[in-house]
Amino acid sequence: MSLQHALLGVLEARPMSGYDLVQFFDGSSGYIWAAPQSQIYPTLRRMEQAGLIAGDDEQRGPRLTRTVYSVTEKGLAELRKWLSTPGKPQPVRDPVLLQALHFDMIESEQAHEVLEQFIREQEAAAEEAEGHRDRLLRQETPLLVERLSRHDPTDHDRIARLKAHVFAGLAATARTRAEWAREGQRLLATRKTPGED
Amino acid sequence: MSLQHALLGVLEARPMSGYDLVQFFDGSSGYIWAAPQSQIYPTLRRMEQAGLIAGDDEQRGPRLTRTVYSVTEKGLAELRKWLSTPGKPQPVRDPVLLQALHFDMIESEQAHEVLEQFIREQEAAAEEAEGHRDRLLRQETPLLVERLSRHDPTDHDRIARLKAHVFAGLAATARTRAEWAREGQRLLATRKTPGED
DNA sequence: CACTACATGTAACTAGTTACATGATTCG
DNA sequence: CGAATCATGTAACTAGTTACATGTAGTG
Repeated sequence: MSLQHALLGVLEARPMSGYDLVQFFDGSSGYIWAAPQSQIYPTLRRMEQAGLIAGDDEQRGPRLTRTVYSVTEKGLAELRKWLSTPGKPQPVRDPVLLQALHFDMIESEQAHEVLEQFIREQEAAAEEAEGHRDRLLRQETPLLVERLSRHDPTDHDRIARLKAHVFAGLAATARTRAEWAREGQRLLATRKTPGED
Repeated sequence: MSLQHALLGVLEARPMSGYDLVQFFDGSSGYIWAAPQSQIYPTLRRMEQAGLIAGDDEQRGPRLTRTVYSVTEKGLAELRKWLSTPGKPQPVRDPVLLQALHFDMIESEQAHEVLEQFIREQEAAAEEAEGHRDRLLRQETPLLVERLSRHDPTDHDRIARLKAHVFAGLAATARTRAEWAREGQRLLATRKTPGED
């Protein structure tokens, strides 16, 4: 369900083809929401049928066309409605936590290594998110610029700060999880009861 | 795939029936991993077929039987192997972040309310996780007690602390997210560029 | 006898993953 | 002309969700 809202969200900034959207959601740009190409095309067609978006066929060369989708009034209303609806708490399903729950069953060296890799991932994710946050604050990202072009300049800072805050949150969560994993590594190092250092 | 490992993990502490496992994963106890009843029974049968667990039929009254599953050698090996394998980074797909990304499109009062509910959920989740962490540290939870009964007493503290740490992580993440949402509420309150207070 | 807990299932669906398939256009 | 990029699809699968269905056993 949310993929539709994610698509509406970016199309609201700028009409795009399925291919453009694939770059956005499938590639490394897939911050916040990720989706493979095979999911995007059928979803776009379903959304067009539902009247949330409208496709406009453009000629690119003699026999190649691309369909550029834009958000309809109905789509905009649906997006606004969804944005205003508190989401129900989704069930926790985190593989790393599940692994950590049973780290007493394996050698602590192996558990340490699993956490080590996790830490690297989380730190990398945090840095990427912080980079994106900064680019948003400096209003350097193409999509944001396009979005802002249709707003009163006095609103630009507030909009940029709101978007940036989402990436700050992504970064903060990743840092928290990395720190948790490091604490886990320290715990793994303690053996038996007396070695309390 | 991970549901199987979650099931192996609790069955390793104590053999259980499908019904028992449903209480564990479907009810409020479904910390760390949640799964509905309709997913658990078929999964158990597939796992038995795969030789990861073995079912033992017990009579409960004249015409009611229950099947108690226990982890086989093969299941234990599979669990240990999975525990030692670093998991690939899973795509981020967080509805609240997706909503927050477009909070500039709705009234800030409504966005504030969405965050308010999110904060309440996260704080509640944090408190529940912290409660469970403390019960684990005091070695009060039934399953942990059962698990520890098959371990050298000198290991008990370390095992309990490792398990508790997972719930500490759950709590820490929830607190971080709640704090992020509160910061978001503050940002929403700022209007236009000059009102920087 | 009614209610709760025990115990196990199935059907239909949505979302997401992995892999394959095809052709057009542009650029060096 | 070959490679990269543009552009759009399909098939087969796994995981997870929602809802329904059925009967037994214990307790007040």
